[in-house]
Amino acid sequence: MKTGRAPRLIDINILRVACSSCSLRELCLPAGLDSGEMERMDRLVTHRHRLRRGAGLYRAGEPLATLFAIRSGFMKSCVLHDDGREQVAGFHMAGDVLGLDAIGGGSHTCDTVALEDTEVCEIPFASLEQLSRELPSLQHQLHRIMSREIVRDHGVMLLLGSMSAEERLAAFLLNLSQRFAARGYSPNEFRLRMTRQEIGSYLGLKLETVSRAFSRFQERGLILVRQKDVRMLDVPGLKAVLDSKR
Amino acid sequence: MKTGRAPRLIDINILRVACSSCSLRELCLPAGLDSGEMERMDRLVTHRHRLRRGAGLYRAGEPLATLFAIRSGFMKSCVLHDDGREQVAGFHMAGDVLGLDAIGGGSHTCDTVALEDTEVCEIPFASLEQLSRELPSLQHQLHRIMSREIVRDHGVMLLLGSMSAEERLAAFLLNLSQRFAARGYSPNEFRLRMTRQEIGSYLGLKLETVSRAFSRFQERGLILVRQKDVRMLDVPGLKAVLDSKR
DNA sequence: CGACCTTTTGAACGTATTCAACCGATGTGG
DNA sequence: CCACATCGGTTGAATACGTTCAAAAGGTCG
Repeated sequence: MKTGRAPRLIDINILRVACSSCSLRELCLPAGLDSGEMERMDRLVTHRHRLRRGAGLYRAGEPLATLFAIRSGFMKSCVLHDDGREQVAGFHMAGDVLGLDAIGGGSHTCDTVALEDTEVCEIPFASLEQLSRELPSLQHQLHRIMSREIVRDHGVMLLLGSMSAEERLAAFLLNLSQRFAARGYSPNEFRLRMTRQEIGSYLGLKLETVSRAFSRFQERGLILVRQKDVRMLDVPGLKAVLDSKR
Repeated sequence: MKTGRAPRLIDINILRVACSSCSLRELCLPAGLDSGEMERMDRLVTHRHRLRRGAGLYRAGEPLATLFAIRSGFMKSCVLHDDGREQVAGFHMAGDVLGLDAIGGGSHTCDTVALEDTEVCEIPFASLEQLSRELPSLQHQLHRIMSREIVRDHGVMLLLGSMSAEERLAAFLLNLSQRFAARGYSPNEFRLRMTRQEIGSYLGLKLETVSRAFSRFQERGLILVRQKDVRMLDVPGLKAVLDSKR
């Protein structure tokens, strides 16, 4: 798990971890904290963790020790059915907080895997609960993050329950685009970190269906796809796909 | 909204609201509180609210003022797509807490409607946050409830994303059965409070498909359905439907 | 360069949807 | 209290959409 390092390097690493100097702080758990509060948060979040592409962060069943905030990179989380069926429950990028599903039962309920080299910050959960009792804005931000996760899941349920394949893919691309934009990346050009299979799993479709939908979007001039690179050519057109069926 | 009452009746009502004397307290928000803590909870939850069948509790867009705990009855919540499409996001019964989705953005993101005459307790959210800063077990229970909602939603996503119509209905019936059991009702015989249309909306199916699946389950001797009354004849058989596909 | 994985595309198939008719239960007004 | 209107549920037949199976091309990595 932990990569062995010389003591001096560890010290440097700890200094670097500070939320207060993190460019993502307004997207992440410490959003809205003042500088004094942020300093207390710094003392809580003292460890980072590097993951190679393909490496898992935690697996279903493991006890909850810390939440994780993505510092850089891209991850997926997968829920598992008893019978081995597995489904991608979400794709996660910088600023997202992972592990919230484990609070209820004390242990994780899904697997998380890095889809590219990824760095995560460890947020010890017991200490977080304690600190959030002292800092109302931290408490509120934690509540907001959990609530937004619920709202996000409701959106996915709507997508899975009542949209056609093309509508699902359009919604997926628009959502990704918007999240990249919120992090300062181009909303019009990005690289998919996941396979067609993983997109399909998330959208409740087979990989062939995803591939065909990509091709049709390209034929209609809505996007340009080459392998994992996507260029959004006609965002209003993609939005229209969502309203088409009324 | 509020039903006008004579002062004396209001007093009686307030006395009756107390969490400490509520039979659902171990299923609900105050689960795990000691008697001193429970008393403080009593002071927070001072209002109940009666809903006739068909009446709404809140609608998407309304600002969050209080969470609601179902004291008795049965409700549904519906998420709405921009274009008017609507989907049932959940069915809720005694002990369930409603309104968690509103915390993130400050206003509700779904509509909630009573499917039978229902009583809900009002939990002012700002006061709840304040009290949960003082009572670690309350804080933790709130976190647990939000987390469990996330896990539940993941389960629905799995269902919508990778199960056949029959598997979805079997999972739905088994889940209902288990929740009735947890509340002291028979897990083998219950009355559905929702229409086939609403079940279908929740499961991502059309009402005809739901109806056909019910009929096939009955033909196979798994259940007995007459209108809204269901008797579970072969629970292991229903569970087998879930594992059938592998 | 060769092995493997991902993606694309075609054709046949199957499941859920759509359209339509009918039945039964419920509730209302004469 | 019954006639009638309405709503919810069931069932059948035709259709549509996504899946499955299969083959081949393009990328990636040893």
